[in-house]
Amino acid sequence: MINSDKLLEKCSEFGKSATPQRLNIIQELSSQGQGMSAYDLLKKLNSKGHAYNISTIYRVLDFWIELGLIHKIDSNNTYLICNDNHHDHFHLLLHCDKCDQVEESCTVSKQIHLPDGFGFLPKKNQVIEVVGTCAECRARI
Amino acid sequence: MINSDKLLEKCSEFGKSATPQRLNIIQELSSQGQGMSAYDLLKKLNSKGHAYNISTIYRVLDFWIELGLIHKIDSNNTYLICNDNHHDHFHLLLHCDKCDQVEESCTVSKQIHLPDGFGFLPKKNQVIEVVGTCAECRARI
DNA sequence: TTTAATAATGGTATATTATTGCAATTACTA
DNA sequence: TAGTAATTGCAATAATATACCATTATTAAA
Repeated sequence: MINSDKLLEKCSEFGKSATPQRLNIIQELSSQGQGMSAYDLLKKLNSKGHAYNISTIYRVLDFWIELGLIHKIDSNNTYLICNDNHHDHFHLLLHCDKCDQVEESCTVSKQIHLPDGFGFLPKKNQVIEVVGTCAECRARI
Repeated sequence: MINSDKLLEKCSEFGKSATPQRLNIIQELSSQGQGMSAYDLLKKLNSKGHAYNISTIYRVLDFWIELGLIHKIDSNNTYLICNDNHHDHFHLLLHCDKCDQVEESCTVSKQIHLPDGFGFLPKKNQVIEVVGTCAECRARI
């Protein structure tokens, strides 16, 4: 579960307001601890008594992505809480295609250095998704 | 433009038939030389006199992805011809977010070795997309 | 405080991307 | 060339995402 103070801090750092929608939506995603689609989040929150609109969900997700607290996983259109406070390297997501769990590996990320091929300048703090089989699934199969 | 013999070869290698749809669709994508969405391809082909259905487009794209001749770029739902014949390393796509061009860098790919963190086994021949600014755009700006 | 300005959200329609089930057709094999 | 398997067509619909404008909430200034 993500620390509430951290959220408020981030918001004020960027000069943005910490609205109930922004806090509730990221808290819900955080409490799941795994990737959720925008519509999954909508259903979950509204089943708990909220009445959010899908456009709000997308806007709030984009908001936290901008602030670096949520990652979007492009391969399956899900969103995942970021559990890495570092911002000096890639965010490497190890996505298991057997159990669909995604692990954010700060340790592994730090070991990756993209060569500066063709004068291409990689964007900082971006998410790199690697698909494969996680240790648990390898052991199980 | 992709070599026609290569296509036939690939098909027979996998024991699949090289239907007109399969050949025309990949040839069209290849002739564009840049990422196209499934619906872009549909429009383009049908404007040239074909009458393909969108489901055929998706099925054919999946077919060539399976055979390794097309990559899907998840970040913007486009499909790109694969210009790399190697299969012993990642296919690294350098995606410029200024001009939206995607360069497949075999040279750079070979230099990347994912550490075996957490016992995670990365899938072979997968596409890794790195976003950033290409040399041309860096020079221009 | 009250007010004015700005920012965020709601509501709805619609765009975009993708899949499904089944019928029709095409391609392969014996 | 008939029989079978593979592929494609068709149409509906699911899933994902954005746009526009009205309304509400938040912030800053008076």
